[in-house]
Amino acid sequence: MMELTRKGEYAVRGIVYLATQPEDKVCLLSDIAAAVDVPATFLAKIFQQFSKIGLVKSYRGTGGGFVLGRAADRITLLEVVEAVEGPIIPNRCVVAPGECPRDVFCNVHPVWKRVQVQVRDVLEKVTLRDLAGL
Amino acid sequence: MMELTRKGEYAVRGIVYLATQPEDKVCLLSDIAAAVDVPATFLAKIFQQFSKIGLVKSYRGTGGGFVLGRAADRITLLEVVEAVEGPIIPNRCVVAPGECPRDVFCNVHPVWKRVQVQVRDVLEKVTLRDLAGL
DNA sequence: TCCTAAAAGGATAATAATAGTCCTTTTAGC
DNA sequence: GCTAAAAGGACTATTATTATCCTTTTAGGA
Repeated sequence: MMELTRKGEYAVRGIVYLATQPEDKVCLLSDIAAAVDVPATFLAKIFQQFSKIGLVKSYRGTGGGFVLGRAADRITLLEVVEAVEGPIIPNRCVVAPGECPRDVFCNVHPVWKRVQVQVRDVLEKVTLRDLAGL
Repeated sequence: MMELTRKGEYAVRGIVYLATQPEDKVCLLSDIAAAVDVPATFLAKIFQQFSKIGLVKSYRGTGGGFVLGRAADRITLLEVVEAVEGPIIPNRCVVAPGECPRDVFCNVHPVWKRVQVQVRDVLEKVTLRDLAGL
């Protein structure tokens, strides 16, 4: 339960690798993929998602590639994980009040909410700089 | 991410319902299923798992059914969830040192460990009595 | 301008997990 | 023995995950 998918695992590996590189170095997807041992085609999809929300910046064409979208210490693990896995929702109930018909009489509700808060809290406090180990 | 499956959701609903019933009342699976709105055949599998590890006691034949295996305040939500979903493992790395080849140089590792501890901690502090709302 | 490099996007396929059903067997009471 | 009820096994359907491949867009350089 609560397991990160491959996609999430790959996403973290890939962007952490980027964070270990010199700030202005434009990295090829193929190089990143090789370095972190992830299928390049799959990592491409992941980085596209990153790119859309500005976690990385991409450059096309010759000399193209990827750099971090912000300084490594301003990107949290929470952002990275949620970018590819979607929001952290231990239970559908948690989404929004009223979402779940059992809402009113469901005591389990607030427990999952606490889980959500705790998990987010842990992940939010970790930045790519921490993970890059520099 | 980190979403409880239907199975887990059903499991919680089913056993919480049991906890709301008088302690010595033997409940029919079919009644529980109807009460918590879960397919009876599916709930049957879930209660079999509960039964194996003593979370519930089952009686076969006429007059048979289920009762809690222990007092409601001595069954935690963690036990219930892990019974059907397996252990709470946010990342394979967390399982055991050496499981993951990236182990040594992986800074993400201890973060997932913290997530695991936090989640377990929340779920462990909630008992079926709390959830039954008595 | 044309060629090449590289990411973006779309479609599709393979595998695995989830969710659920159905049938037979065992156990127990009447 | 008949019936009630859980246990167990086998199977199916649906959905999510984990990819792969091909085409398109963008950019740089000869």
